[in-house]
Parts: sequence; C-alpha cells; structure tokens
Amino acid sequence: MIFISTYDIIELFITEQILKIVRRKNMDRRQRKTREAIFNAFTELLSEKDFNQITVGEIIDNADVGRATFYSHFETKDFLLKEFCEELFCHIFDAENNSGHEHKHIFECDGSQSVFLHLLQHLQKNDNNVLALLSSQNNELFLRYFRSNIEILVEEHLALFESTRDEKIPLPFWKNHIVSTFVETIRWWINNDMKETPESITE
Amino acid sequence: MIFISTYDIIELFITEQILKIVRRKNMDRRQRKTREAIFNAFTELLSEKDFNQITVGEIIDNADVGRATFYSHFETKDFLLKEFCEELFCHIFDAENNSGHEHKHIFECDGSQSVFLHLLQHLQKNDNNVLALLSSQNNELFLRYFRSNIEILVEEHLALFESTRDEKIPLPFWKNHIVSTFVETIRWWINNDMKETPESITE
DNA sequence: TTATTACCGAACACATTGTTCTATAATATT
DNA sequence: AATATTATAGAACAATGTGTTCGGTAATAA
Repeated sequence: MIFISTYDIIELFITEQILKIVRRKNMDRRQRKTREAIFNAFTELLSEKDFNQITVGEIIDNADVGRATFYSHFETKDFLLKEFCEELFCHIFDAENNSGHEHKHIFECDGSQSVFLHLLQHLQKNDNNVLALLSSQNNELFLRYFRSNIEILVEEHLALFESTRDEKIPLPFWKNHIVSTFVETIRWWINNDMKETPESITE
Repeated sequence: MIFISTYDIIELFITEQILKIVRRKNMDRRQRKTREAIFNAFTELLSEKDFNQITVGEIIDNADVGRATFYSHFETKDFLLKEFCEELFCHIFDAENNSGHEHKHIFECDGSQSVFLHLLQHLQKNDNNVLALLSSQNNELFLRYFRSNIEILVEEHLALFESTRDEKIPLPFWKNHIVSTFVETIRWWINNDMKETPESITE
C-alpha cells in the first residue's frame, strides 16, 4: 500500500518554475521595481554591445540603482544573464498557456507541421524583444539557451517526428538533426528579416 | 591590350595567408619560440576552462613569458584568439595540400559525399588537438570559426549540392541548411565519441 | 504605530588590464 | 669576429572593473 499525502500531490503540481513566479509576485514592490529596472537596462545594453563588454557599472547606471542593490539581487553578472534567459524563454514557451487558451501547448496540435508555425508566429509577435536579442551580437548566447529549450520540447514530442524517420538513422542523431534544423532555420529566418511562415514549414 | 607585369602575377599567387606563413618562418627564433609557448599555454588553458575566465596572467605564467613580451606579440587576449583560430583552421583546411598530395583539395573529389568523409577523417587524425577544443567548454567559440570556414567552402562548391536541391527552396536558405547540417552533424559526432565515418555520410 | 526590510552611496580591498622603462641576452649584419 | 639590432625579462605603473561592507534613510509589512 502506498500513502500519498495531499502535500505530496500539491508538490507534484507546483514545479520549480511556478514557485519562482509566485515568489516573484509576492515580492516587495521595491524589489520588483529594481529587478525590472535592472532587466530593462540589461536588455538595452545587450542590444547595443557584446555581453562580455557590458560592465556592472553600466547596468546600475542605466538602471539607476545602487551598486550594493545590484549585488543583493544577483550574485554576479553571469547569474543576471541566467535568470534573464530563464524568464525570457519561460515566457515564450508558456505564454500560450496563460493568455490565448485557443491551444494549450505549442506541440499539442494537428501534426508536427504546426509546431514550426506556432513558434514562428510567436516570435513574430516579438514578446519581450526576443528578436532584437536573437539577432544582436549576442545571438549565439541566446540561441544556446533557445536550443536547450527546443531540445526539451523535441524530447517530449519525439513521436511526432518518428513517421519521417529512416530506420537506418540512429535515434540520438535524428534528434540532434531535428533540433539543429529547427534552430538553424530560425537563425536564418531572423537574420533575413522573416519571410512568410508556412513556406518555411513546408521545408 | 592588357598589360600584366610579373609583379602582378606574383601578387596574384601570394595570398595574404601565405604571406603570413612566410613572415612567420622568417621570424627571429626567439619570436617563434615565445609565440609557440604562448599558443601552447593557451591551448592547454582552453581545454581546462572557459575563454572568458582565462587571464593574461595565467597565459604568461604557463608560457613562462614576460608580460610585456605577450603584449608585444598580441594586442589583446581577443587578438590572440583570432590569430590562434586562423592558424588552427588554416592548418586543417590546407594540410592536405602541403602533405598528403593524394588529393589536392577537400572538395575536389568524386562527389559531394566524399566531402564529408575527408573532413571527418581529417578531424579523426586530430591535428593540433582540434578535437579537444571543439569538445571543450569553448566548443561554441570554435564551431563559430569552423562554421565560417565551412561556409566559404560550401559557397565555392555549391554546384555539387545543386542536384539534391528542390526547386521550391530558395538558394540562400538551402546554403544555410547545408552548412548547418554539416556543422551540427560534426558537433554531434564529436560529442558522441565518433562512430564510423561512412555511416554519417550516407545521411 | 512599530518593526522589518530594501535601498543608497560611499568607501574599500582586490584582481585584471595594458603601458612604460631599463638592463640583458640572443640574434642579425658587416 | 666585432658590432649593431632586436626581443626579452622584470618590475613598476595607472586605469578600470569586481564584489563586499557599512551606517543612515525611506518604503513596506505587521
């Protein structure tokens, strides 16, 4: 016999991501403000120059925030980037759930074709200036994060692509190929000012 | 009537790359030694840690070279990386010309299939520890340089791939797709300890 | 109203960068 | 072989960036 407490069940549903969001909404208004100010300043700087050339001094000047305050929010500049990306991509990949409601998940559609379509449409809406970041000098940086998210999605919905797979091709290679094609197509698409989406999908 | 002086002809053949090599061979022995010492120290550090976390201090300590000497060779750490990569990939892509002589160029073979084969074989020989670099924490860094070299090669030999191309697919997209597949396959191949080459090629 | 908490701003030690200098030793030139 | 040239070591240097600490102040929570 297995005992499952209500606490266990709750814990099952409250993922780490959700916890973070809840924690953030319950934050002190001052904390939210400075956090947002830092993120905004950071976004602006990222579109201008390389991440490695951005100094903490510049960030806090643009955000109009004290030095000590910055370091009470983020351990280092790299942690700022990490949290920034998490928030950014969490937003992209979850936005449909919270707002639209016409489709619950980016992959839960007709077939594997609409997967592309949805993501591209989403990018076209350009929430949070993702496009600016993906096409900036730091595109490699963000494509890396972007890729890791895509990898998870593809992993979860590998069955959708199984039909087009040749039996001779080893699975991990096939997986890598799908993800790479996905990411590289988007990279190309963004760098070439975006043609229409269905056309890209047919490929 | 067009006049072409011998000087012009010579200039046609003496590319910038060759000039660099010649200049390097005529260098003072001391210069060559320190340059090599710095490169070796740099290689070792690159396999250990992230490029951005490597300091000039570490490099000159490992190379056992004075600080001023380093800066007389390389303007900054980034220039060191640049020259390092140039020498590295110049070596990979030109090695066959200078040594083997069984085939003159990586692309001048039977068909598009052996292109893969040659490059993979070349990587397997692991000249200059390219593999260590391509699979280190800095793999993104080197794959970027690697990619730009592949791009040039593909550009030059685009005709080879024309046969497999669907007419509906725009050319620049097709080019991007070939290069990406190429690079990403190699990335996967290296990260998975390299199976046999012909199998990868058939894909 | 009171207690808590986040903020500012300034100062601080520390590390890294890139420059400049002189003396010395290895090369190149004649 | 003698001399001129050039690269190097080593140390000191200013300039910049990092991350921490502190006490006072103002906003928020209780």
